[in-house]
Formats: sequence, structure tokens, C-alpha cells
Amino acid sequence: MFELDLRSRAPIYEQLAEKVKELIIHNVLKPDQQLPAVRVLAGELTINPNTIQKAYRELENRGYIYSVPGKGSFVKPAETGINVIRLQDLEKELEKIVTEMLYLGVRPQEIITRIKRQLSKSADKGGPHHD
Amino acid sequence: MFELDLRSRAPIYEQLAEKVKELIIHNVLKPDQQLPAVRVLAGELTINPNTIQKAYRELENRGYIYSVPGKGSFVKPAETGINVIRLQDLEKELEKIVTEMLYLGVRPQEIITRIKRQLSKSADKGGPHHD
Amino acid sequence: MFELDLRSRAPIYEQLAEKVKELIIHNVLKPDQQLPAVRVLAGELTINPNTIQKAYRELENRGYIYSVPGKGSFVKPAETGINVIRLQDLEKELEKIVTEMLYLGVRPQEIITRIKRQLSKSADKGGPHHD
Amino acid sequence: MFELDLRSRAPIYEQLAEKVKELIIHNVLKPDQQLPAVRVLAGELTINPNTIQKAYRELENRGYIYSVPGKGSFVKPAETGINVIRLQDLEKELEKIVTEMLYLGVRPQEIITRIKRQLSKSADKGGPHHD
DNA sequence: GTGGTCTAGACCACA
DNA sequence: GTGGTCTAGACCACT
Repeated sequence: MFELDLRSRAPIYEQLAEKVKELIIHNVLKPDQQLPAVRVLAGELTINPNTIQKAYRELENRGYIYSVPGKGSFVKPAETGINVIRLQDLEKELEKIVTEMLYLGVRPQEIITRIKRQLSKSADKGGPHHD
Repeated sequence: MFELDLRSRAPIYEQLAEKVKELIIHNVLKPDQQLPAVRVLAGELTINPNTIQKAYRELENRGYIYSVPGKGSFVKPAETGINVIRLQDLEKELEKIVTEMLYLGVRPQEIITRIKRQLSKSADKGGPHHD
Repeated sequence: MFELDLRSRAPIYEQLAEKVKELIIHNVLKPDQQLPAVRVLAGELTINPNTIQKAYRELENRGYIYSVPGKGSFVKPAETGINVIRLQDLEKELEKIVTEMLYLGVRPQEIITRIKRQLSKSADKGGPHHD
Repeated sequence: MFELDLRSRAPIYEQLAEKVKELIIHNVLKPDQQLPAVRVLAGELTINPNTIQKAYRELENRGYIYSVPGKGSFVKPAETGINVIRLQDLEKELEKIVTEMLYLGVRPQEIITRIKRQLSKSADKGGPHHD
């Protein structure tokens, strides 16, 4: 379920956090659904439990999950408008990517077409799933 | 010319490589133009020459510049089609960003509007500058 | 009556103790009034009786309630002056909060305004209810 | 300099983070000043370096310091308006404290007097110290 | 020398 | 059984 690249430069805990975040964003992991227990996941991935916990803590700080000691970790329902800072980051990244695609020869119309396709594809499973 | 954020947790050589890449993309540094010599730039930025070297090596690996031993480093003219791999990466990143923006509550129409604005803004200075 | 946030990382028994304390402070639970029996409350909140017990014990230690073996737990009438230690703690906390609000950019006048508003709001139901 | 209570229920890393935060808020640690190195502090406090790092990481997440790998950790200049969420928390805490002080018999006028005294005392060293 | 990552293994509080 | 904390000790990247 979680494919990690142990040789990658990116730390394991970040890779894991990223994977989990994607599952949440794509609504594979539903709001308030319980995540795999730290120790269980550590066993499956043959990774130290501390590393898993670090990933979960990271996601908690970023507002994607919440952890209840003694109970488990759960998907946090999305709250529109909370992550203004994150949105600004995404804007900047978007800008960079578009500029580089232009530089590499992609025509503007082509870029818009692809994004529209992406938007309609995400419409079903994606989009905000609030309380 | 190159504003580096020494406070950032991103390594300096990566920041520098990114800045140079942007200048190339935005056509501020023209094809075959010579980049500042390592030692000169090191002096101006009060940064270790090794760090500059690392940034240039990074850019060479990614195909944005080329080095002529004994002469210096130069901007590599863009070659449409050669960077298919890079384009696929950009596609994936674009997909991720769009999906996350949707999750964070941005409306699809809003996303397209922003990209169009970005496209028209880059139209002047940006765009491919091939041989 | 007692709304607990099972998602919170704060232990349930602490949340419960806090809620009861607030009801006492706001004079909703009057002096010498009997608190809900442990088992009853456990049933209503669908929570382990041990957890309720722990909350009540906590409140007894802090001087907000008293227990009569075989009878139940009751609200302890406030005794001005006996809680000097608690008052000193509150002073310290108050100092910390005010300092941090200043640091975060809140103007002194604004702080006083908010506190006055808070004071007049609590004036009705709040205030000391001694013997 | 940092007095920790190893027997306290509060985790060491939180105690340490709190202490450092206070030094920053009271302007004892000035903006962009370097914090003690993780290993050095670990040695002085006879505490594991990982624990220190956890405290620093916590402070970084909350926006009070920034860490540059290979350089050190530094005090982050305050940015007014960034910490809206933290301010809301402080408001709630302030409300609770004021209410409890009333309950313990402190007169409203007395509360305001103390806060004003606190405000003028903090005026010198406290207050925001932005860029 | 700096912070960052990871492991192995132990202990605690909570439900 | 759960997450959380802490230690000891090793290795890496960056400057």
C-alpha cells in the first residue's frame, strides 16, 4: 500500500507522510477513518516505529490527521480556509511549473487543456470532503 | 542578482541552482551566454566556491548549462523534445498541486483563472527561445 | 450536558474534570449540590466508569468537590483565601498570556478592553458564591 | 539557564520549548540570535540530543525559531498577524483564568489593576520586535 | 561542527 | 493495545 524508496534522498518519514497525504486528498482514506497503528505499519514496512510516528506527527502539524493517545490516529476532516499559508506555497509552485513547461516548449493552450482534464478527473473522488 | 535566503532550510547550492534555472527560463540569461565565474560569484555572495561548483554541477546534470573546461559555464540552448522525462515529472507535480488545491477548497474555475493569468504574464519574457 | 471531544489529545478524564470545574465556577452546579453518580454518568457518556472516577478524584484533590463514601460526590462551597496557591498560579498564567499577546502584536489597550468585556460578561452568573 | 523538572508530568522537550519561548518573548534571546547548539545544550542539561532537537523542532513548527542545517538554530523575528490561531487559544485561556479568579474571590477592579501593572512592566523589554 | 535522520529498545499513560 | 516519551548510539549532508 505504501511504496517507499529507501535509497531516495527524501527522508523516509517525509515520503510516508506524503503518501498518506495523497491517500487522504484522493479520499481513499475517508474523514475520521483510523490510520494503521504505528507499530503495525512499522512491522509491515520493516521500519522503525519512531520513524512512522514522526511521519504521523508531521501530518498532524500540517492539519491532515489527528492522533488520540491510547486510541489511534485518524483522518482529519478538511476545513476550508484553514491552510492559507499552504495555499500560497501551492500557488508559487504552480507558477514555477507553468513557467518551466512553457520554457520546455509546451503551448499555453495545451497546458490549460491538461489542467481541465485533470480537474474533471478529480471531480469525482477529489474535492473537499468536509463535515 | 542572486538573492539567497541563508535562513532557509533548503541547502544554499540548491537555492542557487534554482535561481539560475529561473533566470534561464525567463530568458534573462540568454542561450550560450557565459555564467559568472565560480570564484567571482563566490566573492560577491561571500559563499564558499565549493558551494557554487555544486550548484553549477547540478544544473549541468539537469541539462540547463554546459561547462567548457578552462573557459567557464554557459547557458545551454533549450532543445524541445529532449526533456520528455522532465516534462513527465512536471505533469505529475502539476497533477498533485491541482488535486491538493481542490482538497483545500479552491474552486476549479478559480484554478483555471489563475493559470491563465500566469500564462499571459509569462508570455512576454517567457516562451521557448530555441536555436 | 458534558460535551467531550474524543478527538482531542487531552485525556478524557481531564476534559471531564475541566467541564465540571467550569460548571461549578459558573454557578450552574450550586454549592453542596450532588454530582451525577459515577455509573449513571458513565452510562450517559458511554465512557468507562474508571475514567469518571479519575476525574472526580482529580476535582477532589484540587478542592472543588468532596466525596461522602456511600452517598456520592458534592460541590464544595468556595472558601475565599484558602486557595492562595491556586491564585498565585493563576497570576503567573495571566502574566504569561498577557506577555505573549503583546509579543504577538496585540496592543495593550486592546487587551484591557477584552478583559473588561469578559469581566462584565461573567458578572451575572459568575462571582463568588460563598457560604 | 534552563531549569527543567525531570519529575514533572510535562515532557522534557515541552518544558524546554516553553522556557526558550519565554526567553524569546521577553526579548532575552534577540531576533536572529543563535540558540545553543543541540549537542552543547544536551551536554549541559545531561539530556539526550534527540530530546533537545524535538524541542527545537516544536518551536520551529510554532514559528518561534528557524533551523538551518549545518549552521544552527536561530530566533525568528516576530511577524504580527501570522499566529491568528495561537491568539484565539490565548483568548480562551485568558477567559478561563479571569473567570476562575472571579470565582476565587478576586474583585474585578483588582484584576484590571494587576493586568495594567503587568502591561507597563512588559512595556520595556516586551512588545513585538519585528524586522 | 552543525542540524537531520534512523534504529533499537525501554518505559509510561490512557482506555 | 494505543500513541507518546526518552535514551544511546550511529550515520549523513552541508558549510
